[in-house]
Parts: sequence; C-alpha cells; structure tokens
Amino acid sequence: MSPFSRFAIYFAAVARCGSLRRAAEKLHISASAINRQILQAEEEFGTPLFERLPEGLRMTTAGELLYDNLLRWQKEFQLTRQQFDELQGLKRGSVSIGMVQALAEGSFAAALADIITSWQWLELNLRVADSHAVSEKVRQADVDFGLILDPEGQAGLSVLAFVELAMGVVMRPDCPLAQAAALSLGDLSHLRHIVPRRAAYRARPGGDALSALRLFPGKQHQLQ
DNA sequence: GGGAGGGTCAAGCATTACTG
DNA sequence: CAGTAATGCTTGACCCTCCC
Repeated sequence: MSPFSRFAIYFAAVARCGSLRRAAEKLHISASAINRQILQAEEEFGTPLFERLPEGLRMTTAGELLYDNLLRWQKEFQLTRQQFDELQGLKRGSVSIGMVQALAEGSFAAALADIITSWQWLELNLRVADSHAVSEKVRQADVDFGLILDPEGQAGLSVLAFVELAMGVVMRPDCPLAQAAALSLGDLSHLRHIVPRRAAYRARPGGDALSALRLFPGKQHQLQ
C-alpha cells in the first residue's frame, strides 16, 4: 500500500531515467500512459515539470523542486511506517548506508557485522560507490547517511563525524626502506611511487599529506 | 448502463546519427 | 549534402475496469 499517486510514481521514474521510454520500460507500461499523467499534472500545476529535448525529458526547476520533495516525502513515509510498527509493538526498521569501497572491508565491515548480529530485526541496506556518488545519494535521500572520503569537500552536506585514517606504504622486501620503523614523506620523495586516484585518497581539502608528494610529479604514477 | 480513469496501439512529427 | 534509420514525444482512437 502506497500513499503516493500513479503520477508520483511515474514522475519519479521519468526524473530518474530522463526519458519517457526508459521509464516506461522500467515500469512495464506504455510511454503514452506516463506522458498523459505528466501532461495532466503540468496542466493542473500550471507549470511545466520537464523540458522536452531531442534526447529525452529534463526536469525544469519546478520539476526538480517536486522531485526533491517527493524523495523527502517517501523517506518520511518510511519513518511513519516504522512508527506504525512501533505502535503495534513490532521492533523493525531499515537503514540505508552508502559507503566507499575502501570501507567495505576491515574494521568497519566487522563493526557492521556486529550490528547485524546484535539487532537482527534491523534491515541494513549497503550501497558501495565512490565518494561523489555516495554524496549524491545522500543529497537525493536515496540513503540515510554516507561514509565517504573528503566529507568536507562535499558542499551542502552535514558532516556528523570525522576520523583520520592512517596511511600505509607498501614496498618490496628488498627496498632499502623496508626495514625502517617509521617513514616520512621526505624519505619517499626520491623514490618512484604509485598513488591511488585522487578521489580515493583526498582526505581534507588542502594540506593533506599526499598533496605534498605532488611536488615530485616525475616520480609518480597514478592508479586508475 | 454510463461515466471516469487509466491503459494500449498506431500514426505523426521532430531531432540526431549514420551513410553513400 | 540529401536520404534513411533510429530514437523519443505527442496525439487520437479505442479498450478495460471500477464505481455509482
């Protein structure tokens, strides 16, 4: 049972797909049926929701406003359903988390496993993507919160928590620095090195340690 | 039975990409 | 550059289901 009208479902599908045809394929109905709903709504609202372009439909400002609100209403309805369950004494809920690949294993994965074990009634939906995609999902209310790198570089998002991550260096056992107890950036500067893509390591805007390595571009290779 | 709402199908039109 | 195919939106005609 959904409190959202056909129009809301169709509108959201077109907004996501950017095309009537693709939305129609996704919803398994004809494009003309969706088009009628949208045209009818635009007439009622007195404002166009989409721009008709050769390559498909693009949301107007009014359309974007409606889409944002629709996502928020859907999220709030989920919370309402949870509150209904609580009223009936049911303990149930779901949390959607977006996270970068780097966190999908190790201590964070172990912590998630603990949560799943401790609260078996809780449904966890995990989405793995790059930082930019995760932050977009948070903006669009597609996930409840995200775990990303470079959170301070994402405009329009609230950073609820922040942790410093230790940086590691891997090298062959026969490398002269392999036995060193500690390394500084200066120790590494004269060696050829490989760094991950910028999006994967950028921890804070400006002043991060790896930025210093960019002083030696001739000795650097970047992973794609 | 008839109206309303919502669906499909087919045709038309516009734009873009491809091809000779 | 013109012809053609592909893609996508719109519209008209018609059908089905539900409700009064």
